[in-house]
Amino acid sequence: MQVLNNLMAFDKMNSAGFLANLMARLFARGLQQRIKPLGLAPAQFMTLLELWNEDGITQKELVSRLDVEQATMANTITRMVRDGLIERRTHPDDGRAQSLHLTQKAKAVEHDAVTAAKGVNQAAFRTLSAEEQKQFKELMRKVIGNMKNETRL
Amino acid sequence: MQVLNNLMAFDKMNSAGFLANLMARLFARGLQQRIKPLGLAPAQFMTLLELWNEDGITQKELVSRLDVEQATMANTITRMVRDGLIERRTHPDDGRAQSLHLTQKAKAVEHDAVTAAKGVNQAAFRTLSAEEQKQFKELMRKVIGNMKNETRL
DNA sequence: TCCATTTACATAGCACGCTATGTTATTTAG
DNA sequence: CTAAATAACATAGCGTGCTATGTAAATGGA
Repeated sequence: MQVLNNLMAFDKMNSAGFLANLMARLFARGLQQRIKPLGLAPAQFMTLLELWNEDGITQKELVSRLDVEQATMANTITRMVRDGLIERRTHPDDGRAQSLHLTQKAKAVEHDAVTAAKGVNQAAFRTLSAEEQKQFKELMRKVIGNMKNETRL
Repeated sequence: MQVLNNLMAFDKMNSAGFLANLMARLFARGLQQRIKPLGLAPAQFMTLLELWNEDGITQKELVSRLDVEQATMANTITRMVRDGLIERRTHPDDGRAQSLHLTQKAKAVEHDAVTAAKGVNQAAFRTLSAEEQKQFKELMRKVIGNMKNETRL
């Protein structure tokens, strides 16, 4: 009964942080497996979602929309250029900035990639009722809001 | 209204995968900030949780309990040895295995680290009712179960 | 007993997240 | 108009996750 050693001081299966980490890794794994045949990695897919929605936006815009650090986005963009998914063009109005444009290759995989991503979400939710699914996402948004404001406490 | 371009084909704030990833990153950030003063990184903390519960277990045991790949665990252990948190001892019954043992340094930070981790979970949940918290964790466990069995579909 | 298989761990190489810092172009103050 | 401040992006270095593969010890079957 060594499980009682510390009076159950920290049960990870009841820790939101542990569960969130494990869940996110499983989502990433599911997505990665499905889009790898398309030549995409998960962060590349998220970036493409924004560019499919609006081509030609800047790195700064992507940083804001995807909620990652600028350095993270810069590296992801470098890999996507390397893989022939996007190209950088110097911004007409600002010599510091660049506009990012989809290649034909990236445009071609949109439908399959989006279908794959929806499949992951469906697999994850397959035992949840419609009401539970809605509630779950609402709670995730609430938790995200709480942690984003954490600095202000 | 370019948001309507693709008939809202994929709204990331309504995508479980996107939300899970963002939430997990925020949890990791919160934990990292709180335990950095103790000389710990997030994965090191998770590993210590298991060793505080039962000292002297093997790498294989940690892999099973923390649900990460063996190679990931091996690297985390290497960093923890480097940082003076644990030491490897050759296993008495099996020359291939090693038992992992807490150092005094690791034992000394247990209370503060656990307190820090509980603080993160509390901050994340501060606007959720007790019932919502319980439900949220139950739903995460359900989703995790769904994705773990994904291969069998 | 001996060889093939399996098991426990290590290593290589990559994706992607972060902080910290550098570079260059734009903007703003005086 | 020039100097200082700011803004956009790049780079370095690291942690943590993964897959694929290597190595050495244990095990099992002939």
